[in-house]
Amino acid sequence: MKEIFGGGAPPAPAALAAKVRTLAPSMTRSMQRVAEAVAGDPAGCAALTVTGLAELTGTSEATVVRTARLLGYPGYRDLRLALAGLAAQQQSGRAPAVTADIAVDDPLADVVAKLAYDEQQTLADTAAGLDTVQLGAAVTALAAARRIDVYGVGASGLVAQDLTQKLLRIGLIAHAHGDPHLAVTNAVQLAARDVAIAITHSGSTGDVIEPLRVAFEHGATTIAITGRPDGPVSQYADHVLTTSTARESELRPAAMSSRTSQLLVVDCLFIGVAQRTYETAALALSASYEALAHRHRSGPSR
Amino acid sequence: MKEIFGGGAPPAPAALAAKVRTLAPSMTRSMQRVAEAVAGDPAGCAALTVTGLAELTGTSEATVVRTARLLGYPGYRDLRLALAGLAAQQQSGRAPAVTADIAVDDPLADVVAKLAYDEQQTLADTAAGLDTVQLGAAVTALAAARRIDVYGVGASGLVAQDLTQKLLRIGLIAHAHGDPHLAVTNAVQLAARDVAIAITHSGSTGDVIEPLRVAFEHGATTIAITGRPDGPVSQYADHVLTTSTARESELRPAAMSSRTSQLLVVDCLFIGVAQRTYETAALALSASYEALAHRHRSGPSR
DNA sequence: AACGAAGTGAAGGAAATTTTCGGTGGCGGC
DNA sequence: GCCGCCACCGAAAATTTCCTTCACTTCGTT
Repeated sequence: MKEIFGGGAPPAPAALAAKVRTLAPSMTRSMQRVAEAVAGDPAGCAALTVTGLAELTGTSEATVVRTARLLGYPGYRDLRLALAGLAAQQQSGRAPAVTADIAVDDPLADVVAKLAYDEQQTLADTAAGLDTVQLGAAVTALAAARRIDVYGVGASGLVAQDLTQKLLRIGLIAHAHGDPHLAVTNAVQLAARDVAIAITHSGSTGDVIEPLRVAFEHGATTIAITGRPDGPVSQYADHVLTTSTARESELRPAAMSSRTSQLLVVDCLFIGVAQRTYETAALALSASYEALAHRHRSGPSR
Repeated sequence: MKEIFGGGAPPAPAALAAKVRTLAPSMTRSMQRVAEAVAGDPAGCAALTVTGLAELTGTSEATVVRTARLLGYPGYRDLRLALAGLAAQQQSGRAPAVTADIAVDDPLADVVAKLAYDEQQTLADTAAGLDTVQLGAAVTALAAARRIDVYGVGASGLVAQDLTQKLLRIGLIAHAHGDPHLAVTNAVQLAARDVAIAITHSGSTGDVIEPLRVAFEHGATTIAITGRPDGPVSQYADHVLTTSTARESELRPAAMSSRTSQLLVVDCLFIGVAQRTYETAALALSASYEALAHRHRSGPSR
């Protein structure tokens, strides 16, 4: 048996449709039917066995195999693999189509895809817009802080707690304040070596600005994490870290992407501090891990 | 007893790497070897037969087939097809530049880039691995719920609060319970039309499983959001939503990516419910927005 | 130390793929 | 008009690949 097509030609990955067209004239009728089916619906054909494809095209198994050979594959098995690859490729190529807003009647699969995509976008934006100089200054202040107070209400309050939890785990003294009154009361205690952090997307949340102002006036180092660096909060902030202001829609409130953005900033702060205080941080981290181990059921461990 | 794994879950196309990571902990040694080979070199493995892969990994054909089954495919043949697809996708999409771990001496700019990249990856994995059937069922239960209780401790506790905040904003009755004792006490009150949600990365956090069990036994619809769908928590869950299990490093604790993953799932739940209850949800959302407006200073509001 | 459960691979059985081979129909020559 | 050649095709055998069953090993348990 001699090679019909290019000598040692490797099986075609994506150039399959083209190959079908090229070779079609030299094919017999039944082979053309098979080739047509294959080129028309790669994904569907990839799911079929030789017998299945033979029946679908009204031909025999032998013909299917012959077609596969003609297309340059050792046999049907390999054609099928190439087909699966092709299907996957055009599948992923179609993906970026879901950039649109989330609609009320979107199927859940679309919701998942769009949300994930949006949040990925938010992360990219945030990373791109983050001022590493300001970040570095903030990290330095935190690493040397005697005490750290974090202010945030609503959704930002959770971010504040997240930061606090993490800082505590590496041995720093941090508090998250959700209650504005208590926050102010505590802010009065802060002094030169302390750090106060305000987290607010709008940059104009009074409940958060007030304690920051007090801390600022008492000489603490103040940091603002906000989506509006030109907002009132920056007035009392030594360092401003900007979160991305993402598009929101009716169904997708701004809180969602601002939260993602804020968390990334907070994570960066944390990692930065952990780097600076590596000796103690690593120790504290493993210690807290050990302490929690017994709280887990013995489940299927492995 | 109900399905532990995604019931009608269609075989994963690109979610394979994520699935391997998710399921790896629950695998036996030899299966892990197979999974590792598969995840490490999709293209190469796609070229091998069962026997070939078995020899390569030093195991038996039976083990290879078992692994394929565990990953959600009917048999090795289908895993092989998916592998070919994955290889084709990887081929077209170029490998990213910064895949390395975060090191102690990384400059801050790198930290930001790596963190953002990792979280993006986590989002993609989570979206790919999320079972939309389970998600849909969970959404349906939530939309019709009389009362919703959410359990979570530690970092997952914040996610629980986030979900609760959002559900409250669209007019649902939701509570987040951090205290295990109070959680159990309240779980007793739950009945048929109520929903209980447990959030735990490890899937074996006793403090969270216990209230879920109580809720389950009192007839409430139970949902588990976990990175270990085979963990003890799934025992008492009507619906299991899987979060991605990402690589962690010394500096970057698992809590970080699991939080990102959990938040995406929670957001999907929220949007899903908001869609179903659009009439009331939209109203409630704008109402809560209005109510908050006066808490913002009049700052430079462009 | 004995028991049991889970993990593993070898061998046999099922299903797929590939090859072989005989039948059919078209086409030109006698 | 009949015959023979040849390309085309498919049924069934041959082979490879895949799946299932079962017995053996290993590890943890009581």
